[in-house]
Amino acid sequence: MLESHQYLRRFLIKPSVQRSAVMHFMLNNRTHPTIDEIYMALSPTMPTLSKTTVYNTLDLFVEKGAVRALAIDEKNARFDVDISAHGHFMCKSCGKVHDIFDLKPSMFQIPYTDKFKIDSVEVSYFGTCNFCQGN
Amino acid sequence: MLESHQYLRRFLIKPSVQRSAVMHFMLNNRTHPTIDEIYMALSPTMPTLSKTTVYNTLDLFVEKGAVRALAIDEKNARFDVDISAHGHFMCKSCGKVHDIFDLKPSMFQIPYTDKFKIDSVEVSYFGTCNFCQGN
DNA sequence: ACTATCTTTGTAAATATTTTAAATTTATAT
DNA sequence: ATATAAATTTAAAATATTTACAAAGATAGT
Repeated sequence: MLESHQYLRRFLIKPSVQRSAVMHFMLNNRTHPTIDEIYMALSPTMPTLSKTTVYNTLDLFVEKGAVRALAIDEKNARFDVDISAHGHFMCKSCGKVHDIFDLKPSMFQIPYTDKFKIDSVEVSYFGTCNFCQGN
Repeated sequence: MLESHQYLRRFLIKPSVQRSAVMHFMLNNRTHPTIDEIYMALSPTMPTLSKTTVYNTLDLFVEKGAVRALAIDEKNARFDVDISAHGHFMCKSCGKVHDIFDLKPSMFQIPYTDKFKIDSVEVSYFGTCNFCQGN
């Protein structure tokens, strides 16, 4: 919990009880959770927590660059504390999102274009995970 | 309209009036429209059209491989009739989605992994378009 | 302790999507 | 043609997700 406190400061985020709790969860559950998953995980030990706070908190984290919002899941917003360049895989059957680390750095280069000012890239893969494949 | 008819058949989709109208719109408005945009565009000339039909139709098109669903927009599902390998850019300010065609083919290769059965890739870029940049 | 600012909360509203069941249309077999 | 079955469309209701907002609470600086 102390760690999350320091961690937030590094991103110039004022650490409140709620923010530290959310960040603590993110740092220890690297499952690209949805708002609802975070809320469900924390509310038992933090009964007054509001879902709006979770929304606000994640918006702030994204704005400050502490987490990345993923555009891989059409249904829900998902978040990743690992802000290093890496890709994601989403299983169309179970909906779980996994990291894909072993991609070439060139995959994350910003292509040249004079039409837009590009400032981020997302590389997403879709298919079926081994578990859902009955494997 | 005839064209959309033939086009649907190529993907083994039985062409109904509604399906042809939706496909006709997709083929002539390559703006990666949302369900609502499609519905709003067609309902004036097709007053009985139901939004549920638009949902059903797009689901079918995706299933049959006639269009691709994009996960680039967290707010709404977006669809692309261009099923060739290309990337997308979304302006964080106006929300419009544009094609990025001049990417290396290697960007769309399926990486090797024994953890998942990957069957599609999505390469998405985010930033600000020239119009929103006041340029 | 006082005040201004920031944060959290709960409710309600807005938006998006899915489900369901009935109605309509289309296809098939007699 | 007509009856029947199958497929498609529709509207309404149910769910789910996200945002807006205003009140309450906490924090920091003077």
